Amino acid sequence: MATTIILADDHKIVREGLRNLLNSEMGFEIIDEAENGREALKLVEEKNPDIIILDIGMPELNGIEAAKKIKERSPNTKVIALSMHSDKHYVTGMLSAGASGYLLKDCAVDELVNSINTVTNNKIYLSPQISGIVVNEFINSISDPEKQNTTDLTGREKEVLQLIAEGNSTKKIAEILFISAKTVEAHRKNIMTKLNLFSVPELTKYAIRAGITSLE
Amino acid sequence: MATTIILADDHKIVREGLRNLLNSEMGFEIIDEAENGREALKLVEEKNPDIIILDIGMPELNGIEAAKKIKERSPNTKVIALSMHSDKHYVTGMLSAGASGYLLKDCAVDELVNSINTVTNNKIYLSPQISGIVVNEFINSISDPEKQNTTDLTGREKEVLQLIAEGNSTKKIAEILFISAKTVEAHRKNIMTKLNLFSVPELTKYAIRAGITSLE
DNA sequence: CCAATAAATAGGGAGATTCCTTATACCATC
DNA sequence: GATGGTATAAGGAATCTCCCTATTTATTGG
Repeated sequence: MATTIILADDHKIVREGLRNLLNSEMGFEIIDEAENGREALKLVEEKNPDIIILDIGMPELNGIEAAKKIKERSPNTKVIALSMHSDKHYVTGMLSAGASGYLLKDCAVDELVNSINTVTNNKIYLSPQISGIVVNEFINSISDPEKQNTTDLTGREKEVLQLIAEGNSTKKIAEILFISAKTVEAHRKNIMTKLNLFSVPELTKYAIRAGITSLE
Repeated sequence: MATTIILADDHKIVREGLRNLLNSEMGFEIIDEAENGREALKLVEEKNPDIIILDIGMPELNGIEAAKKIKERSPNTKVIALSMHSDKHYVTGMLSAGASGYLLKDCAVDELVNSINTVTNNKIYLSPQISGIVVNEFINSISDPEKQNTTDLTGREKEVLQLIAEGNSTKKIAEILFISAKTVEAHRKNIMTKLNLFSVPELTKYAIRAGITSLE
């Protein structure tokens, strides 16, 4: 039986390219595509694929938050992160979100195929460039056990922060998340208090540094 | 005789995807690939292809500078820009560098095939989202055909933009600059119109990219 | 030299957003 | 069953944004 795959990347042409490449390999079936994290989450819940290939830098709900929610709701679906960046925020974020693989877009298709087969067998696959980062982080965490405190934002707060940093108005965010604008305001205020940052530009910069949004 | 094409994109997997897609179309032949602008330039000079598909955000020599040099040295090669951004600067930069096409990575493959055929016939191809920007620029340039740096911000506008990106409120900016809040608003609006960006987070990101503010 | 233009300034007013306070419901966990 | 964290949300005051219009001061092309 073929391995079922959903592709999530905000660029249609990238999705089409990957779909084409993977379909020409034996044993893979691309059953759907998503163009943002929120859509990916919805499709995974509906279709329960073996694999989701998740771009990290997606609008609306970024890959890391999407991965967390996917692993919560469909723990059997393996997440492979596909990223342009080897930034450690992204790598550690994705892996602690429960991703089974982390690939750079720089990689060859062989490597992608390889990673799918590896994670299908319940193993972890990392791009060679990524392994080094993971090892370093691991070493640091041994020597610096205090310093685990990356961010104390909740998942919902990170979602809201991303949407703010993407330039959405409070009203728009409320629509996207199906909650009241007042709730969005409450989240924004809590984020500001927690981070000690009291303007949208500062929040935007924080979100960029934390890998929650991209600099485009 | 097949249309010869060179692909330039810093992500191998994107190149492989595009190569695969285009090779499955009749009449196209991908003769080589480059992973940065400098390499693209070298390959175009050596192989003189009909088309070069150039990603804009490449290391070493970015797409715009690469396009300029390519058109200088191999004027017969048509340049198609492939970009993630609809940023006005990129669009106008690429087109004044002599590109024959500008596509967003968002586009479908059909559109890419279409654009190759269009530029082969010595015509210009633009993604629909891009046309709007070009038309606006054109309309702006009618009133003053000499002028090409409409997109450039004035000194005062850069000051205001920096203050916005540093998290100052309109009122605060007015105090700092000893002008009315209404004037600050007018400047902000002009900046937004010039840059085609309509939210504070987007302005902040622009300011970071343009070196007007720091990420800290 | 004069007309046109760009740049910087700023007001009015409608409508949207943010800020501050307060409150409920649902969890865990102790 | 009390405590604390998370997510939800309302009312009302203060503030900001958006659109339109207008003045002053340089600058520059004809």
